[in-house]
Amino acid sequence: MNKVWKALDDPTRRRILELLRSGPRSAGELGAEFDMSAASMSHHLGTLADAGLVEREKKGQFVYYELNTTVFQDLLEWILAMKGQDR
Amino acid sequence: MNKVWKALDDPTRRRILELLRSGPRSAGELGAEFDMSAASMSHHLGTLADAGLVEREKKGQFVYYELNTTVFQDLLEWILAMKGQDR
DNA sequence: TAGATATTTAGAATATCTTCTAAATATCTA
DNA sequence: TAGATATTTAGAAGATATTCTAAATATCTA
Repeated sequence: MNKVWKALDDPTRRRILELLRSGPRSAGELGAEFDMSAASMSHHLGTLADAGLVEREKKGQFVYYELNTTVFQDLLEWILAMKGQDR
Repeated sequence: MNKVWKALDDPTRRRILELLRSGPRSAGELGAEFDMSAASMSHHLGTLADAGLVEREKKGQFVYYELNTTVFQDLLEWILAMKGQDR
C-alpha cells in the first residue's frame, strides 16, 4: 500500500490514471497530453506500474498501459474504514 | 485534493488517522505512539490539519485532534470512479 | 509568581522526488 | 542494412519532505 499512496501523490500520475479510464493508451499517446519530456513520462509510468496501478503490454514498438482496478480495492477499504469510524 | 493526497502519502500520518478512529486524542497522546520528537509529530499533525483531515481543539494546555471524515468523501468518489471505469 | 508541562515554530541537515538531457535499446520501414 | 520512431535507463540539478535540536508560547499548579 505504501507504493500505492506514493504513486497517487502526484497530479501528473493521477491525471494519467484518469486518462486510462477510457481504455489503454501507449506511452507516447499519454505523453502527448503533458508538457513534459518522454523520459519524465516514462518515470511516472514506471512508478504507477511499480505500485500495480497500471499494467504494461508491449505491442511492436509501442508500450500500452492499462488501468489495473483491483489495486483500488484496498484503498477503498481503508477509506471506508476511516469514514465509518469503526462501524 | 492535492493537499489531501500529499497528507496521506506518509505512513506516520496514515497511522495517526487510524488512531483517531477511536476518538479524539491530544498531540501528546498521539506522539506517545511514535518514536519521534514532539516537534516532528506537531509537523505531521499540521499537515493533516492543513489538508482538512483532522480538526484541532485546544483544551487548557492540551490540543486535541479529531478525524474530519467529510474530506474522505471526495477521495472515495475519485476511487470509485477509477474502479468503475466510467460505468 | 516560578517552575513544570504541552505544543508549536524556526532553522538546519539529510533524504527523497521530479524533471531534465544524453544515451541505450527495441522495433519498424524503405 | 540504415535510418526513423518509441520507449527506457543513467546521471545530474533543483525542489520538496522529513526529521532533528533549540527556543518560543501557552497553560497549569505549588
